[in-house]
Amino acid sequence: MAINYQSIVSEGLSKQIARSIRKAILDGNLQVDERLPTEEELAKQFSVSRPTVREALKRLAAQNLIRTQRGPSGGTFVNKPSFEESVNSIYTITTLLASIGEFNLHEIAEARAELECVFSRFACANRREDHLEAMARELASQKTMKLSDAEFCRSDVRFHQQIALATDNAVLILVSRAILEPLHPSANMTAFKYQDYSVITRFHERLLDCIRDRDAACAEDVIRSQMHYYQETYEHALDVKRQESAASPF
Amino acid sequence: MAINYQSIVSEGLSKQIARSIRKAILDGNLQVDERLPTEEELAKQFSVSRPTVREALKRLAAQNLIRTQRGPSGGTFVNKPSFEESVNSIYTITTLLASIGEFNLHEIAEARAELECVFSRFACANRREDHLEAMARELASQKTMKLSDAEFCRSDVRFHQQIALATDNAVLILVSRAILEPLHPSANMTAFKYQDYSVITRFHERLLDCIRDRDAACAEDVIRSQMHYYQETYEHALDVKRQESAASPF
DNA sequence: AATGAAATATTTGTCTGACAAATAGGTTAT
DNA sequence: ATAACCTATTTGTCAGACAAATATTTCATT
Repeated sequence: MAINYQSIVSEGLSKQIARSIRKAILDGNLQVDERLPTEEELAKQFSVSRPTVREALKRLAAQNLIRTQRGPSGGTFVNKPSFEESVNSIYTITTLLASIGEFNLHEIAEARAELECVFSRFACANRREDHLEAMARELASQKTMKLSDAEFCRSDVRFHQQIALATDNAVLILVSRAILEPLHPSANMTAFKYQDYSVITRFHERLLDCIRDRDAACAEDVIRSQMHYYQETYEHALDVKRQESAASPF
Repeated sequence: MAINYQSIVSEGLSKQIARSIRKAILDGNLQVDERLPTEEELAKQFSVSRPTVREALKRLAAQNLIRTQRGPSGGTFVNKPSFEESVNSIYTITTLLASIGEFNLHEIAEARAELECVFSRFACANRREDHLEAMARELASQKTMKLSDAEFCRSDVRFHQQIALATDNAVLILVSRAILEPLHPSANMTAFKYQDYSVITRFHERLLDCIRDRDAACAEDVIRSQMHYYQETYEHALDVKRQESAASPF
């Protein structure tokens, strides 16, 4: 029996067209800010109707590959990828993965511990005054102000973000902001009840001093201690959860 | 003067609807595999036409948030995020960022050196026999077979991917496959002419031995040497490029 | 009664044609 | 010369229709 008559044409026209245009962009056949043909012309070229072309374009717009503008001299243009937009997209994907439990707390803590050590080493080498100032600001608000759990967590995230920025390395910044950051909340949500903010603030204080002094070894020590503390609170939280579910199985 | 009369309603209906449904999914108001109302019902609920609803749905489909199926008992369903799909999406984004020169070679090499060290430490601790076998297979093909530049590069990528897999840590695997991997080609494209594959293969050989023996310190040494070698070839390639452009400015 | 084929209903996929809205450029009147 | 208006172009939205896929039901045959 001959199978696969036409290699599954049933992929949806709009999807095929989206793939075709995406390939053209990714292969560089379409330059940044280059204008695509009008929707009507595209429809004619692909021998489909305008709504179908539009669905294809909306797919690409959802990935920030194109933008559209109305009016004469309007049309569809190839987007220049922006770092911020990209961070956002990846952040969303990572958040989604975390929400379905793709990562367990142990993995997260372990990975964070090692990666943040790397960040802190780079930060010691490349930090500038403005990084130190930003970190000091967060630290001050953590120390003196009475922050809510959510506020403290956000300030915590910003503090660590500054360390990533201080590495002055775009790859590491991407890893930190797009992969590691979205994992904080899901981890903290489990354990925030058992965390002592004054302990964490003390870690931040010591860490800032190390980075200011460009003492990478010391920074690494502090990070490991902090992550160890996190891991303890996670395990404590999990223990409590286990006991609760054992006590009341329904 | 009062400004911002209606906070820019001109965001496009389909975009607003997409945002609304996306929020419902991300907030967990819609469970995985849950079926959304039919397109007609959605159109009625949002008071728009069906094509507009469809454009919104295509936006979400482009982000793998939903899938559609025809027929009765068909409809639009919330997708379970898959690790593989997510890796792919992030890979594409990173590739795009690299293509516009968001990362320079120095950054890439530096970040890779440190992160791969972390990977190799975890790999030493957690590697299984199947990881070693897969790495040995790649090594064998690199040693004995006459591979083209592109083939060697792919085998190189697979070798390092196995190290990431051997970490047995989903966060690290994500970082390696979705962020670091797409940076290999753009880096190698510049320098492959000046790389000696037998040197690289020798690095792989030593690395595999270290990981087999669970000797993390040794693995780290090898990685640093290898990345140092890469960095040298990059700089050589850049030097040549500079000289060329100086010799013929047009 | 069991099985298989045909009819049916439902839902997404696509098409056609139209109008609305934004916007750049040209035209006209002051 | 300037300001207001008109016009053309392009995306955004709408309405209604038919095509295609597919699960369910019905009916005929064995």
